Amino acid sequence: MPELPEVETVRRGLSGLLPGLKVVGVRHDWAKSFPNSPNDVEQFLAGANIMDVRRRAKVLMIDLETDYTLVIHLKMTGQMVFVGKQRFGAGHPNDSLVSKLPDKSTRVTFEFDNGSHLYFNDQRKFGWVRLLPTIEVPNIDFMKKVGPEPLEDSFTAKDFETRLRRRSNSGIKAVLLDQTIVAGVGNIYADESLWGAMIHPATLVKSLTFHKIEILYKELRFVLNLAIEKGGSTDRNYVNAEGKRGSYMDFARVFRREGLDCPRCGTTIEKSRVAGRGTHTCPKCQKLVN
DNA sequence: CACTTGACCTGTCCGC
DNA sequence: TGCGGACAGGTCAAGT
Repeated sequence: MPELPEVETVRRGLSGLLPGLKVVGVRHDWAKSFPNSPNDVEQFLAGANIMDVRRRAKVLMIDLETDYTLVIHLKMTGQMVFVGKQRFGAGHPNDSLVSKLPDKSTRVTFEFDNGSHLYFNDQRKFGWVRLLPTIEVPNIDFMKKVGPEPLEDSFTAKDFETRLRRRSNSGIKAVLLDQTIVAGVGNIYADESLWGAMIHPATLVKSLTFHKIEILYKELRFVLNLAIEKGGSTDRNYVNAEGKRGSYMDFARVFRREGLDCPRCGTTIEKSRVAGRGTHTCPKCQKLVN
């Protein structure tokens, strides 16, 4: 379940590992994971030097010197793990979810000129890698529709309110998960920020005051920043560019904590279904008031 | 148009 | 122990 903090953590890891390397080989075992033609790969990827690694919303972009970009969406179970000539994890044997790559969930393998590899692993095959001309990346449907980055300085509480109110009649959680309203929020940080703001996830946007929205804005930015600081959340599959887990789940207040005590009031945390997703709330702190 | 549901997939967990 | 079914949850397409 890579959301903004997980993808940002992978980006930071890869940006310290990939630039300067030259791609010398690419293999994939599942066409939907990397739908480009062999001709594209041969012309624009093979032999290309890596320039930069960027992120927009939950999408990673690896820019190549050929003016092409590898655009990557990890969806739920995707991983991008770099393995140097000297195997990672030697000093951290218990910190990795991936001991030996490639493995049965490896969909795409990139080989570099110094003998290192980058593996796109994806158990459920929902994720994808696409090779596109760099100037075309902003024109793909997802990029045209996606909302602003919530951690940008220019993104204000007022902007947040304006965008949320485009969907006044929807429940706030469904709206937070809508990538066209705000970029990068998924199930974990929706639940965590709504708990922080003491808002029930099914509360209709139209029944939220600006004051409440401003609190939610602060809580959302708080949890996203904290999660980046902790290297993201490893619920099941997520690992960073070095194959290591994130530790935000140690700090989670409600997510996957059903049956445990609310850290604010001690009431037992409940799990339900809101907006079609497993949803975690404190029934005392987050009353539904529509 | 606004909103909800189903499809895409595989692995894990739970009850029988 | 084996087996079926529910569940995990990001995004797009299809349905209401």
